[in-house]
Amino acid sequence: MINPTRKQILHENTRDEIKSVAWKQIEQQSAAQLSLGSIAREMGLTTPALYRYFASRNELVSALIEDAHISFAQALEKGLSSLPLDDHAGRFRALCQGYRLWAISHPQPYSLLFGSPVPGYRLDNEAARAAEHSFLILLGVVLAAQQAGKLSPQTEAVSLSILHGEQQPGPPAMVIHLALSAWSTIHGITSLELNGHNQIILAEHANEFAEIEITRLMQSIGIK
Amino acid sequence: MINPTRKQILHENTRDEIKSVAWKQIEQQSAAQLSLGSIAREMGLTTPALYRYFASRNELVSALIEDAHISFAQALEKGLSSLPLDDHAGRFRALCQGYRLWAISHPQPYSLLFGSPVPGYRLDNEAARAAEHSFLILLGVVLAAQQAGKLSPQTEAVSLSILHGEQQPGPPAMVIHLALSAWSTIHGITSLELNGHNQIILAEHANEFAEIEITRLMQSIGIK
DNA sequence: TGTACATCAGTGAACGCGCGTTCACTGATGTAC
DNA sequence: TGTACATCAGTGAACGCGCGTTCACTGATGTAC
Repeated sequence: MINPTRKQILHENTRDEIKSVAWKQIEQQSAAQLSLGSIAREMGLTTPALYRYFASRNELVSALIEDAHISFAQALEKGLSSLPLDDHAGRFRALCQGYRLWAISHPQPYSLLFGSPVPGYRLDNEAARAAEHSFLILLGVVLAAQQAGKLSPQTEAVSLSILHGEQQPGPPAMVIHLALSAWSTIHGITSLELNGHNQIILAEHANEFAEIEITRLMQSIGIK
Repeated sequence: MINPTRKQILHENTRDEIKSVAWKQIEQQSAAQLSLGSIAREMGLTTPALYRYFASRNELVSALIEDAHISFAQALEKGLSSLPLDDHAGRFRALCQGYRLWAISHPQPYSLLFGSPVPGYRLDNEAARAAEHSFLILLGVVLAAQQAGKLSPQTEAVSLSILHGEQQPGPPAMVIHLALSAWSTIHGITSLELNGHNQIILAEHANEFAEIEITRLMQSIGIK
């Protein structure tokens, strides 16, 4: 890969095209229903041709999940980039909003990442590390706020201190706990919305609802 | 059905047995993978025999979802039954805990109800009404607290007043909003846990985490 | 510049699998006279 | 009490489908001499 030949580049391009066709189909249906046959058909190829690029369906799904994690993390970071580092509340809010917006505009990728596991698929190590990335972004924002003394949660969040022992390096347990709280909250709102479960109640007020809930969350973890 | 004959009773029993075998298999795998063949095999029948009891796979799934809704709602109500009607905070907490416990002990049924929709399945009206039931239980608890003046949310929850117009009968918009907040929150914690997404962080502290989060939620909606 | 060779993307046929569903049928059970 | 009939649970074979995967192959492309 240090000196990619012309053939290697072509190979990589086709690999990318397969993934992009796969995404196109996932957007419309669901990741569980993704089939190699329909991808090949759309590309004007026969199914076995795909085996030049992915050793199995599973490997393709792995690659897709990894890409989704990267795309998701990038979207979150982009939403933060325009905000000053000391605007902790603003950054936190932007993160929550960015999270929900990405999820809403990419419902199938989102449920691929955070929904029920795809049947028969097993997460490998590389994908697991990509999964952490988006959480680390959230963790970073909460940690920065805490270090600046801009965090005063209404509830004691000490349970996780047990988890890491007492003198563990890395973010304080409280910060981890609060970041996870935030994640849980946003995920709850988002996934109910994506699966249409709150639609009867909210109808077109989903945006307002999410906004208010983010405010409540911010009050609850006391970010300023 | 007013005067069920012996045959009709037997028919109903077999119907129940099919559903219970289906549940047994769903508990282990996933609802999307449920197959008529494996159900029949486990019952010592051939696949076409099931068509005496359900017109299609879809109808069976419908019946299962409906049953799950009923079972879920009953579990919630049972958790409330031992608590005095004026212990609003206690009832709310019990409801949240009951919600999470049912979900954890019935992971597949839970994701059948509140996860991604089963591919190819369309919710009918009867199932939709059963779905409302569990939410109405939550709504009832929040409403009772509000009427007793035991509710003082930290955030203004007025957006939904627009939804129902101004002089709409039924619970005030704020109550609906807060009930939905609670549902979102618990669902978020629960579904992250069920899909194993917070496992790396929480490990065996999931219970503690949930407990603290419920407390935070109660503080946030100000239930006393 | 031309020839021999290696590479490798893509094909087409086949395998084995499981799926939901249909259909004509058998045979036991319960009912009516 | 015994016979004729209707009911209906369950069978076994078949249909048509789509799936992932394998394999021997063709044929174009690029490389080495």
